[in-house]
Amino acid sequence: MDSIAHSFCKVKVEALQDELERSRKENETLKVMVEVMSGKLSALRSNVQEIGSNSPLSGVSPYELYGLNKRPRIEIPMSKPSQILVKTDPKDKSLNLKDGYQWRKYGQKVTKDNPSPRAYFRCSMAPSCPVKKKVQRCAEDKTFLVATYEGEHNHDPNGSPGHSMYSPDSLSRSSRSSTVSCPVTSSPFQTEVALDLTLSSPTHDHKEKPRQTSLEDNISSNTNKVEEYVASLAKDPSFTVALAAAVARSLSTPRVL
DNA sequence: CGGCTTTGACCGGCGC
DNA sequence: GCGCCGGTCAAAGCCG
Repeated sequence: MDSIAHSFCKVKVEALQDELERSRKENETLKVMVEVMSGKLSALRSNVQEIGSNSPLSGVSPYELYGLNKRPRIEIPMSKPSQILVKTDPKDKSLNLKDGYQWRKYGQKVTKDNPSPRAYFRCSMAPSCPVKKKVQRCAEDKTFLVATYEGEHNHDPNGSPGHSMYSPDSLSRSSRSSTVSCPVTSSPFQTEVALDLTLSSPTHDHKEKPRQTSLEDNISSNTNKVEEYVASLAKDPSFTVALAAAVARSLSTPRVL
């Protein structure tokens, strides 16, 4: 009888040891994942400081600025349409966002979720260039314009070669918009981080808080979000394999921070 | 006069 | 089928 109980306990202990070992391995993997995310957040933090002290931007595309697309560690294709956020003077009623290309406005509409009107633009080279964009003020923070681009230009800005969409030239030509633009991609982290840089929670009072403080708050809250997200994924047994593959990929490529 | 913006009308998708 | 909503059309007006 004792021997039966003993073997039962032994099996139980072995199972628990296996479970413990598996949890330990998962924890190590998660630790690496969180470290990678922290690195990305540090890069964001330093870029935000750089923008604050070194504005307007000089010759750096927002994608490069945030280190998001040089070498994606987890390969998720860039979403189409893509969005950028541009800080502007809130008193400026114009939704004409100077990005180096010429646009023709073909409509304006007040949408349900945002009291600010949404403007619809087509590339002036249409129909040969099928690119469209929508521009609308951010509902939570009217100092930001949200521009949604659909399609890709098949020509250079202003018809001249060598201009990037976010070239210093195109930015300086804009009298009202310059300070911050950040891309929103299909990655869940990138999307949340990018959005939260400008779309803070409604509980924040923008009128009394300096912009920089608000950004810092959001970065801090994003750190928590990343950790919560990783923790929630870890509860999914099928995630371990996918996570290991993603971490392996991320470690096999140079850090872009 | 040509190119652009404005703005009300119209259309199609979607949910109920 | 109906109403809502986002997206587009197109006529009218504006401007250089």
